[in-house]
Amino acid sequence: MLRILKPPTTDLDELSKIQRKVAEIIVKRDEIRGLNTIAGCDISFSKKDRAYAACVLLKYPSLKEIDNKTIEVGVNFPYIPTFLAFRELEPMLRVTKDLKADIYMVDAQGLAHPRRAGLASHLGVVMDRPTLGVAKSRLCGEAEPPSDEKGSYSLLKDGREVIGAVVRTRTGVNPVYVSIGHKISLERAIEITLNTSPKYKLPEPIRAAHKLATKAMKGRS
DNA sequence: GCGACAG
DNA sequence: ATCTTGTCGC
Repeated sequence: MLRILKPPTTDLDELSKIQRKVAEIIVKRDEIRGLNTIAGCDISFSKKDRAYAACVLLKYPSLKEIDNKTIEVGVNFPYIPTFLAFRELEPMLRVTKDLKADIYMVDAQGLAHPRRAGLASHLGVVMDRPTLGVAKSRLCGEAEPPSDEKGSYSLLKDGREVIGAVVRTRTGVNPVYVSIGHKISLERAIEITLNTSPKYKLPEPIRAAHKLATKAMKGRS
């Protein structure tokens, strides 16, 4: 599994095989052991492949911040749609490692990926911890638009397979794309997404991590 | 061949 | 993701 961190190649066919292995390991059942804390992870990029990864630990369901961490890292792998994990997984693991949460929310897809192995799932499998993905836009799959009211959602499907949900976290605002990462059910992922979005489109864990990553980037450039 | 395409 | 000011709307 360390091959995910240090890919033996940059050949996309080989990396696809690694992702298929990750997909085989994903646990779609809810294995959360008491949900009292939730962490949000995000990364901001400045020039020259210099990145700032941030992780914020929040209490659940109060969403009060407990702790956070940011790191500066060099990134070599480029952004290639469907291969995001090979660019962002390592920084995310490093910033996430010291913050112990009952579940980690990632600003990316999880199961809702062509090979069923988005960044959120990679993180969960490598850490062997529950994760879910909440993305701002669609990577693959199709879904009916959910109704306008906050709380409504529709299933995201690839053919007949359900790979995630399109969730309205705020009335009248574009929905987010929710999918399981690891050791969680889609129903629970949707519930957590809604419970952590009291005011804005994006869930608080992701908003907090995004703000922190951006702040770290501006502060050191 | 053409369009789509997380961050 | 990042580059960037004002502006429309609740």
